[in-house]
Amino acid sequence: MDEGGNSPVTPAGNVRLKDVATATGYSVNTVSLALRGSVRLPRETRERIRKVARELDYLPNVLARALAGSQCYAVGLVLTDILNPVLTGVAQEISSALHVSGYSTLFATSNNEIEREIEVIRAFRSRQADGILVFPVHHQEIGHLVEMRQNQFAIVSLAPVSDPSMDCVCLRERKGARMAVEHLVCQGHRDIAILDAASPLGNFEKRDGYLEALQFVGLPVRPDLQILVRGHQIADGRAAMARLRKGAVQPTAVFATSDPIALGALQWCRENSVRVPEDVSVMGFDDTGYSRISDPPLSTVRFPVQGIARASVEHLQRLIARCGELPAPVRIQLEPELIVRASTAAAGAG
Amino acid sequence: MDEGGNSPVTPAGNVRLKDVATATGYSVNTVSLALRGSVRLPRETRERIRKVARELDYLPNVLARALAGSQCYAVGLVLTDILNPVLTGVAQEISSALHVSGYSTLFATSNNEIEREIEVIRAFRSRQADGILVFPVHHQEIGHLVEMRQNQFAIVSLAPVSDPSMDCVCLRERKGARMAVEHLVCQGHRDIAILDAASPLGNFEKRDGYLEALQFVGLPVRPDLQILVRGHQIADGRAAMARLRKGAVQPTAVFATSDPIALGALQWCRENSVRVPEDVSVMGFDDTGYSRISDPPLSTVRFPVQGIARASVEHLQRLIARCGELPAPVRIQLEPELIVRASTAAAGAG
DNA sequence: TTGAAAGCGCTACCAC
DNA sequence: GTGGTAGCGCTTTCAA
Repeated sequence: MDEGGNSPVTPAGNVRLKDVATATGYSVNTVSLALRGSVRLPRETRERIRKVARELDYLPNVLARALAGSQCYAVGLVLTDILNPVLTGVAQEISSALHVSGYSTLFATSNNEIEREIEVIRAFRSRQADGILVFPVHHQEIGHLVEMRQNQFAIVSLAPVSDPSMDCVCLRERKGARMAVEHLVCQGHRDIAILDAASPLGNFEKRDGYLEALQFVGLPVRPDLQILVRGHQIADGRAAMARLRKGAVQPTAVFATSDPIALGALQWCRENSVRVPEDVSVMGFDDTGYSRISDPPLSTVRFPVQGIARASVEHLQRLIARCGELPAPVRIQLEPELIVRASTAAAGAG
Repeated sequence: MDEGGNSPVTPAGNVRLKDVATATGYSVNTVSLALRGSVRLPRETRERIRKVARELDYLPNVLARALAGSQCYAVGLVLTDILNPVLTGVAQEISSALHVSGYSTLFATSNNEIEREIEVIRAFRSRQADGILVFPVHHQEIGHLVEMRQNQFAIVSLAPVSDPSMDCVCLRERKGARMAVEHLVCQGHRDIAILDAASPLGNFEKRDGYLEALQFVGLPVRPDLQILVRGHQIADGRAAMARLRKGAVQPTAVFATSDPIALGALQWCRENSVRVPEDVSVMGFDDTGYSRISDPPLSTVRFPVQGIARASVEHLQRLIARCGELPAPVRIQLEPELIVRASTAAAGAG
């Protein structure tokens, strides 16, 4: 039985279990067991088979394995916007964590469009992903996600969603926003604006935190100080700031729902000779790398990138392991952290 | 034959071709053809089958399809570093373009580690990816990539690699670097430093462009003005600038091989009361969103994110379509564009 | 300790 | 036009 030693195997890595079998003289079955390290085989047999497999550069066909077995060892990750450094940071950590556990990451962005979100999730399911991690476009209209979860599909949201029947691992956004605004209040600010890029996307946590903070200290809520921002780019923040300053009352402090928006506001101020923080204080949200080096460095709320990534992967794997009946949904919330830098100061300090 | 109308199908989307077949009374074969829009079937049959499939919420099992057919409709994308906005921008565009063509994106980062790169590429192959797009860690040591290409695997590099037997779609980095340095030379600078985060990773294009520009105008090349930078973060640029300024000669201009490095240099200058561009001019590379709003706004070289993404996807699909013999490798190079902002000025202007 | 056979969901080939 | 049948590469019974 010395046939197959150096048979004309396809050049590419198309070596199959069967090729290893003929090369070793064992059956496909035994080879499969050996490669997966079954203890049912004598150590010697196992080693011999593995050696040959290595020499042949055998690469398992994960697709076939997934089809035959139950798992596919792939997890889908849906981002809303890949240009947001926070999201990419999370993506980085998640894909690393998954890789370590032997999982591949299927990746897609929804571009903040709900139809796209539905589409890419379908694609993931079609590809038999074992589970899905998603930053949902909307935090309220998540019927399609809830339905999957109810059908025992392992899916966890990375943002706080309203429906309690979804698992989610997220930052306490409302609390973070509240902390940011309270920080401004403590500095003596009374006219505090919000540059809100979240509400237009159906995410009201940050706005609610803003309102809560104002109401808590009895400050009036003024609609003209709430600017709705479309988009999460720096340019959007700049435009929003311009719009705010065109209004009748000039706030002494501005809370932006994300760092890029805040950086845009900073840019507008510089271009228009409005001093920060002397004339106006600016707060961001997320603490991306750039907020540390802006001029002035941005006060913000830290988004725990690594914490969210690790906890979400861990929880998702817990769900995946429970093949069949999923446990009751849980909400794992991480605490925000206030980062005070130089873009905020006491009101009237200028 | 009215069985199966509302059979107890698994709650999740586990409806199979067979289920649609029993529900319609046709064979699996016919259903498969209908769903793929075969013209061999009468329109009416096709419509009826499709309608039932839609009602049953049938989702094709892409894995099974890939196993039976030849393609798997997935492409692997390897980034070196997901925190680099240029790379994520490219990733965004690529995954969108692939999605439009019906491809899924498998995603991974090499973290600038060659072993990791090899590992994730193996994982992609194991998952039967139809092709791979890769920002290689090294631009020279790419034996593992060349070998795949020679084995007729569709793979294209998104960075200029030395070996001509690889397909690559990339920016003319050397030329871009040369343009940047020539811009400084034209402003009258003679002592021009380079903050080089590329060479330590084995990528010498930008350094070569820098040297070329100096030599072209007969300027001396001084080793003490070439700072090797480890990492691509802002903090790394800041540290590099500090190191540069500790040297004996103070350059009047600095060329950083990426924007974050340049932004770090800017930060150091601000912290140490070195005026930009009066005391020192600073050039970046890539033109990320943040370079537009830094203080001062950064002069840089534009990386054509969309162009690279589209051209690479297009070329990769060309390779994939050529199942079997791949055409001769080509190198598609995109032109750099100089972006002059306020961080560079004439030498001695201060 | 090892092997044969069935089957995962789908496509492809060849009948009818 | 439509339906068997075989087979993709693997895992999982069950036998020997």
